[in-house]
Parts: sequence; C-alpha cells; structure tokens
Amino acid sequence: MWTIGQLAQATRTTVRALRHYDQIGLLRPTERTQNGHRRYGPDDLRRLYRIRALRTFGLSLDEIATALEAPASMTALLHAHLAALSRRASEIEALRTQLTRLLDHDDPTGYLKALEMMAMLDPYLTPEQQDSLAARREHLGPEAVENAKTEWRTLVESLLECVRTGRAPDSEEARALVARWDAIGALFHAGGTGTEAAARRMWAENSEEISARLPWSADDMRELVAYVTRVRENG
Amino acid sequence: MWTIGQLAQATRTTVRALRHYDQIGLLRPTERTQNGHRRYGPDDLRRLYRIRALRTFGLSLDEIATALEAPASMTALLHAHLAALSRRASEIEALRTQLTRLLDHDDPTGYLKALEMMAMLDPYLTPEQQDSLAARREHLGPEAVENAKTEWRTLVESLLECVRTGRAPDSEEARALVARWDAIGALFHAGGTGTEAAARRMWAENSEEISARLPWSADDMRELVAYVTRVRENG
DNA sequence: CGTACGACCTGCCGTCACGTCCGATTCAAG
DNA sequence: CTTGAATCGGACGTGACGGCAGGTCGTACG
Repeated sequence: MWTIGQLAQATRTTVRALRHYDQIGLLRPTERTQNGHRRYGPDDLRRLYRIRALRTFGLSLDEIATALEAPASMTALLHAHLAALSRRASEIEALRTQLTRLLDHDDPTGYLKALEMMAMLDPYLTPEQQDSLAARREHLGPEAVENAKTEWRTLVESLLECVRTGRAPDSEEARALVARWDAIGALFHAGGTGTEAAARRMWAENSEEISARLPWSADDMRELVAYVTRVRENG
Repeated sequence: MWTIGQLAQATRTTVRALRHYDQIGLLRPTERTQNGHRRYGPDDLRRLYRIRALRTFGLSLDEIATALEAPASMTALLHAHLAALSRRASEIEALRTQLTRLLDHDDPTGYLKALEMMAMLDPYLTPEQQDSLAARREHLGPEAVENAKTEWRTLVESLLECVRTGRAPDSEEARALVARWDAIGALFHAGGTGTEAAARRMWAENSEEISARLPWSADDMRELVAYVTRVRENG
C-alpha cells in the first residue's frame, strides 16, 4: 500500500493528476486512512499503468474509462482512434504544404494581402482585384487557391442545385443562399451605394472570361445569375 | 457599416465569436451606436479576414494578435508554427505505427497486459516477468518496446552521467534519482518485505545477461549498481 | 513542550476558443 | 402598440489537469 505521493513519484504522474482521476472516478484508491489519506494498492497500480498506456495513445479519460470497464470494446475504440489520428495527420499535412508554399516566397509584407485573399470568398467581382489576384494566384500555387475558393464554391454549387431541381425562387433555401450571396457582395464592395449594381453588371459582362477559370460552364453561371435575380424579385 | 449579425453571416463566423474577439481586444468594432450595438466598418472586415486566414493555419488568437500588431514578426511566427506542426506530425506518425502494430495481432484480451507492459518502467527485475515479457516483446515489435523503455532509460542515463562526472553520492541529484529507482523497484515488487533485496540480488547475478539486451555495457551497469549502493549508504 | 517542516486534505480559479442559455433592451415591421 | 427578431452583457460548460489557499496530521528537533 502506498501514499499518493509515492505512487505519483514512481509512475511519473503527479499528485494532482491522481486526485483528478479519483475525483472523476477513473482511479479510486483501494482505501482511505482514518484521516482521509488515499491508500493505493497493487490493483490500483496496475490500473494506473493501463491508464497511462492508453493516455500515451492520446485517448481521452472518458474513452479510457469505457475501455477499462468494457475491455471487449477496446478493439473498436482503438480502431476508431487510429482513424481519427489518420484524419488529423492528413489535416496537418495539408496545413504544412500550405504554409511551406506561403513561406517559400519570402515576401513578408505580402503575407497579409495573400492571407486576406485566401480568406475572401469571392475574388472575381472587380477587375482591379482580378488583376492583382491573378498574379497572387500564380504566386501562391493551385492548392492555396483551391482552398480559398472552397467556401465560394459551396455556395455556387448549392445554388446550381436549386436551378437544376427547379427549386422555387421564393423557397426558404433559395432565399437563404441568395441572402448570403448578397451579403458577401455587399461586404466585398465596401465602397458605398451603387457598387453592388456595378459589380453585378460587371459580372454579367465578364462571366464568360471569369467562368473559363471556374469549374462551371458559362451557361450554368448565366442561369444561376438569372435565378438569383428571380429570387431577389420574389423576396 | 454592418451589424454584428451581418458580419458574422457574411464571413461565416458566429456572433459569439465576434463578441469574443471584441472582448479580448482582437477585433474591436469601429464604433458603437448610442445603445451599445457594435458597428463594423471595412477595416474591421479586412482585419477579420486576416484573423480567419491565420486561424485556418491553426494559430492561437494570442499569436494572431501579435502577428497583426507586428507584421514583421509574421515570418518567424509562421516558421515556428510550421516547425510545431512538423513535430506534431511525427508524434502522430509514431502513435499510428504503434497502434497499427498493436491492432495487427488481434488478441483483444491481451491488449491490457501488453499495455501494462508498455507502461511499466522496468521489465528486467524478475525472471518470471523476464520470460513472459520476452515473448511479448517479440510479439509487439521493436518500436513498442523502445517506447516502453524510454522512461527507464532516462533514469539510467542520468545515473551513469553522475558516475562519469564523479558526482558526490550524497548530492541532491543523486539522492533524487536513487529515490526514484527505489520507488520504482518497491512498487514493481508489490509483494511485501524482502522482495526488494531479492530483486537486487537477482539483478546483480543476471546483470550480464540483461545488459546484453540493453544499450549500456555490463561494466557500466555494475558501476552504476555500486554507485546506487553508495548513494543508499550515504543517504 | 512548542514549533517548524513535510505530506496530505478539500475546494476554487485559470487555461482556450468559443457554444449555449439567460433576462433585459432595442430595432424594424405591421 | 404590439410582436418578433436582433442585440446586449453575464454566467456556466468544455478537458485535463496546474496552481494556490487554508486547514489537518505526524514527526523530528531544539
């Protein structure tokens, strides 16, 4: 039988951690002395070893508790955890390629603008930005641009789906999508009155050229714009 | 100028996040209305885009704040973050290989024992465990065993360093290390009185054989044991 | 015999980036 | 004027503890 301090020292944990495990019921000491001091026995030691082993795998204390109570579920749990680790690994890999690509071109003052661009949803509406962004796009490489466009694409895809399925222009979904579209446009052209209409005109005129670099056909885009207009009128 | 809700909707953030940014001073609205409602301007929008871009890289809000206040530090910060990501990636990779190796042998009931072994610091002190663990070691593969021994190795390395540098056996450091050594031994042989001495004798007799599988020479280990004994006598 | 020290106890606050819920106020529309 | 939506600030919760405060206990020393 050992005190909490001895157990902590011998297993490289801390007294605080052991008290925490006690508190959440993960590792209760075999007994308490008259004075309330925790007394740990060999069984507790073994359990602690298992806990620590599972923690090195990155499992949460909740998961560890379930695993120790139902050893049969271990296989499934560890497999699930392995899958989660793999997902996390590819996430990190994507981040790393983006970051290295960004840092390869050592233009520290340009970072902010590049980052801005990557976060903006729609870099296609004004021609000045078109030009500067076209250069930046070359500069950053395709993956970063892909990433930046993801959110915008989602919106366009959703709207195209509405067009294809003939969804009513006064439906809840259509109005929500167009509301976002408008909000994006309004925010992007933070100039004041009239810029929105100008941008829409510009978009209509240049849609061919722009959509040549988009994954949708110019016809689809024209239909989409018409649909958006109808939604606006019906709202 | 936009309300908090409009900004949140257009940038795919949430109202709560924007209030949080305001609270910690990361993104203050350009102004407030008479009634305290937040009003965001174009500058706020640009700053928010940068914040969101940096967040996709996994930077903390603190790091983002420093980066935005001192753009010159960006390069260093992003490089540091990249290094951190790389470290995390190799950690995850190590975990994945360990987990896959463990799950390859589908012996669900054996997991617990294997995990126990991996967490124990010193599998070299009793011959019965020696045998069963030798089999397990074969079963688990070299990496898992390496991982299990890491903690034990650290202790031995520290003590060998004391021996080499002729550190006084009554020094603070030496006593601390031996205290851990003893605590480990005492816990591992949870049998009762006398087992510790027996284990020490066994260790002295089998040290050649054992150290053959250790990264230290038998001579070093003998010196180490002698040193530990001296520390015990002086403490 | 008092006291100083070390180890232990409980309980509370802080971490990080918000989500969620609350009651109170304010805004825009009918 | 009323109603519903939007906003406000504040509080609590998340996970796995770290750190601190204030109290108790046992022991070694002067």
